[in-house]
Amino acid sequence: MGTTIAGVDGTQSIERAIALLLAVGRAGPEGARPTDLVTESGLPKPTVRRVLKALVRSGLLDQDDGSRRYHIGPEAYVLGLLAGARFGIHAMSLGGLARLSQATGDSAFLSVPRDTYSVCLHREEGSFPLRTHVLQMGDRHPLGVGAGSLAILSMFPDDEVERILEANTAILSTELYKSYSPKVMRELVARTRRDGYAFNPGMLMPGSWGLGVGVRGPDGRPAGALSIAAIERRFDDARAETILPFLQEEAARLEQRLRQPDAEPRPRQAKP
Amino acid sequence: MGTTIAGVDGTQSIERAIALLLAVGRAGPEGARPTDLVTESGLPKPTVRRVLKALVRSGLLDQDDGSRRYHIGPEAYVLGLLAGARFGIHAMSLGGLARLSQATGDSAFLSVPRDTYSVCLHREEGSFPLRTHVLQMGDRHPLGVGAGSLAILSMFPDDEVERILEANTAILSTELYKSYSPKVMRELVARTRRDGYAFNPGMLMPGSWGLGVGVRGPDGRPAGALSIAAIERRFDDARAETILPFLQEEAARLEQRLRQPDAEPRPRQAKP
DNA sequence: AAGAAAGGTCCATTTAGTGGATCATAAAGG
DNA sequence: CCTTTATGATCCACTAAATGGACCTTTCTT
Repeated sequence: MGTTIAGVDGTQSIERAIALLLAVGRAGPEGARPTDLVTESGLPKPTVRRVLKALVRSGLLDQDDGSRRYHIGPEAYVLGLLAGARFGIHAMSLGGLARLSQATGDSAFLSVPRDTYSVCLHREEGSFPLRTHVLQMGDRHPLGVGAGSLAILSMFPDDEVERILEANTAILSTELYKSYSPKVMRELVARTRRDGYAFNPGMLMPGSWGLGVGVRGPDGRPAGALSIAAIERRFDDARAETILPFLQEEAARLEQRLRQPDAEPRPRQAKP
Repeated sequence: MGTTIAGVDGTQSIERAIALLLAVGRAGPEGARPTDLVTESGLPKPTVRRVLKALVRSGLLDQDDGSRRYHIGPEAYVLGLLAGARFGIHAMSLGGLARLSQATGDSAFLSVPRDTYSVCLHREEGSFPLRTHVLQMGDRHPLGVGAGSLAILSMFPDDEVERILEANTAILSTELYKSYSPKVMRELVARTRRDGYAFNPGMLMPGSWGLGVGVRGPDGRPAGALSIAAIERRFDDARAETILPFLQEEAARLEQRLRQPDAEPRPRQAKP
């Protein structure tokens, strides 16, 4: 068995299965067609089908009888609900996000770190009619890309930042992230730390600007970030100065709430 | 390769992975220890470890550095969030569940069918201090077991009911479900259809009684059930008659809401 | 400090998973 | 209505991927 080259461990099929599962998730509510998944994964058709069938059997995916499209299944939904307990930050941030979008009229976001990425857990729509739709719930970008993501990256100690940037070199040299050279990224982190907030002047998508503030968990580690995004024209200096205090207040409040465990966890686990 | 005997298809490792993933989910917020998972799955240690490692790498699980316990990971959470779109019934039922538990003082539940089971998606706590904790979020029982579950089963046409009961024969002959012989189950279904509601006089757990009403989706298929559970002493005839109209009203209202699609789905999927 | 139990690793064996080839069915086109 | 084309579904001989018995390491227990 060629353990020496590439292949991480004896888990090829599992990794393929998970990749397909997440691909279906990313496809959104419309679901994913078998062919698209074949193309996207680069795997042979029978393999994809076999794996998807197993996922459907387990309930993690659903297959529409008519359209043959795959959707996320009930089992995945329940799993997410159960995970909710461990992601209290999401529930706890909802009030703050509502207040933020209310007060500013712009969309407000909660992002959390996941490995070397940041994931958008929530998007609270603002009232202003011209909106940026660059960041949607579930979207992920390498840490540092976007206001919230940059705010999170900047909370890590230097050695971790380097490790993260290194791990992301391949992805960051993609066309999509061309504005983010390692050098630029390090400057952004330095500036973010100095200012106490992250600023994204349309680096990912010209015209879509953002402002973010990091939130630490009770353990002092980066737990996430609150951010606000809007089109460029709404972001003059005066406005940024108006928004910032709100963001910082909500971030502080969220950090506070994370410190109080609250809610009784229910007992489980029994042995025969 | 022994395709002839048992083994469904070439997906052994994937099925093991999913089984372990769900096992960790079931373990709840405290997480699951490696040894417990080895015991529970009956698989050899190295196999369990290899699989779990792959799940952690993917982010579907987390492993606590200190305790070595496994927890549901952020990726699973996000997947659940994305699935939320397809489980609008959950969001749509929250108001009704709150009103139900408010009005009756008892705990109110939303259950949905999943294959031959019913899964509890939500538990809205009531105010009355003596409560039954037989049904928790995420819990699953064979269709027919419990008030909500029985209400769902009764909405299926006869041939499907038979198919479901047959598929569940093995599980239903377990000690836990000993009150539910196929004969009893068919009687329960008949009665539920006649009365228009499901009644569970402590059949699963003596003293824990329940009342359930089914909800159909826009396609006419069973979409779920609302139910109320309380300890036996709170369930005299008069009380049941008080509660029922509430349940039926909320079930009707939910059915109504399910008929209106609302909310614009966002566009996705692009090809090169 | 010895013993027990849980976590972690190694690697020869073989079965589970692979994927090229092929068939079936559903849309698109004449 | 009958091709053509695209997509979905299936078969099965081959072998690399996954397996798991044996063994090592760390962390509690006594």
